[in-house]
Amino acid sequence: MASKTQPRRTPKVTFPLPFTTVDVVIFTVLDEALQVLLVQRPGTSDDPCPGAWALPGGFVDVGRDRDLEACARRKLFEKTGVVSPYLEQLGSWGGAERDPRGWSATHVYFALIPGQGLPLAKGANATEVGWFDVDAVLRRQKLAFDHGVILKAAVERLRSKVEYTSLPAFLLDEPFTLPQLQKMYEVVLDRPVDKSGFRTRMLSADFLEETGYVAGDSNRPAMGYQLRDRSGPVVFPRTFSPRQ
Amino acid sequence: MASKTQPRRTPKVTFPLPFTTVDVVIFTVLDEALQVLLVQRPGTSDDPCPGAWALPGGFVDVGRDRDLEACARRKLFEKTGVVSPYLEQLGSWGGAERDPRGWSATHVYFALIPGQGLPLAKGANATEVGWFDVDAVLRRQKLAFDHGVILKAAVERLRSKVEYTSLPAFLLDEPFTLPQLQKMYEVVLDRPVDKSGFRTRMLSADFLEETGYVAGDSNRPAMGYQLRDRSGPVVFPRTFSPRQ
DNA sequence: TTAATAGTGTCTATGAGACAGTATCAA
DNA sequence: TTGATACTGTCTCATAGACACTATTAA
Repeated sequence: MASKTQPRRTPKVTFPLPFTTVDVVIFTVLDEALQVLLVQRPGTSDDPCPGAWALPGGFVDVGRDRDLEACARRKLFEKTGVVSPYLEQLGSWGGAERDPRGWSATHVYFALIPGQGLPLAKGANATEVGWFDVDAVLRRQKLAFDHGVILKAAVERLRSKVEYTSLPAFLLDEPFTLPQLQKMYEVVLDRPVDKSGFRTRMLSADFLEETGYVAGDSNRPAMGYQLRDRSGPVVFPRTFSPRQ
Repeated sequence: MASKTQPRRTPKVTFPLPFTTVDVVIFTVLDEALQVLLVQRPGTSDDPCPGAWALPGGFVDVGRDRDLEACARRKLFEKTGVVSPYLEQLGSWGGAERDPRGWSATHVYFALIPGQGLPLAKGANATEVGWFDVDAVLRRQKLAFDHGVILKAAVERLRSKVEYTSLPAFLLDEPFTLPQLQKMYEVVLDRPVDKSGFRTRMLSADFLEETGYVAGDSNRPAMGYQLRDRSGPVVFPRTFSPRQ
């Protein structure tokens, strides 16, 4: 359909175009808490929201990014060095008022990565970068642009999907143990989960492969598992829901 | 955050901007079949995909559309005259190759509207407009741009959400009866649903209000219902799933 | 009275949730 | 041997699914 011999931008377009950006909500679990990666915007420039913390992201580079997801992967790699995380489109936010520079629309992705000693990288346009406790940010922090709204939507999507999918497995390095996986569920859902029911649920969903016993977080070793298919989570037929 | 006194477009932006469009996947049920609204692209112009059928949509008008959803509502109203349907963001598709005019990103919404004698309106840029059987389109029709892929994603999202939400209620005019609602489920899911289980499920979810008996599709009148809250569907704790 | 559909009752199997118990490791 | 945690067994209860049944209307 596309003809590459044409110029990328036809000169007859005279109407104003919105800005197009991509932002990434990167989650991990550190110190038994759900954390999100934020970057600080430069404080001494004419950029909007100077000094404020923001989700990593920026303008689409029509020369480098072949599509939106590639753009998101690029931004994620630039900040974390992670190559193949769980990445899912969250939605898009666009309007006249969200960026003082003009009508803009951002395409937002959310990513899950294991929370280990990742070397975080400052970007050209970010003075600082770091992990922040999600609930603390939602409660107190005022983020740049409408990123507070976006983060809230991302957390809601994550918590809601964790109720009925195997998403938390993407927060762990392989191999992981069932108690470790259970801990991820409990951290994200912020409530205890029954061990027995959890185990039968996970094992009967048939998305895990045994990799042999590994030293877990206790004296007794536990069975290690890896994902049968890393392309996406498994959907359970029911939600986790404690009997009331 | 936005300062309205600044010019809408700062002149210092020198890098190329992608095109920004909004498309709407409008579903209804007609003749006991799930249908989607398509428009035909003009055949005698230098527009891309001349004569092909496409989802209704087009460029964001930064002067008229205050945000993406408003843009979607405008396009939906222009085609159908419907003011307040169920409208949900589906996702966005963007890349260098999807539109021959250059790098473009589209924000896609999907809408559910009752399938009655709606007067469809041709737009300025559409030679023809009409309802099409969804499965027939997915099987045979080749749509403009990547609209085939987008329609497939929309249908998957709809069918999947219908398994565990009250979405099909938005395909009916109020008041509707439980047998009518059940029919909507059966049409979208393309399988029969047990009457007794369906009734208890709907009534125990507590999202319906009785409006008194109405003449249904049979001799015996049935209780009419309306939605307690039209802002969104109710989520059931389990999916519909026939025992195997 | 009949046909047709609205609506109800009842049985059963599944499986989640709760929790107590057993197994296996390091120290 | 002890403590800690991995893992299993079992009981109960909610409820979905299946299907037969009754109720109420128009013709």
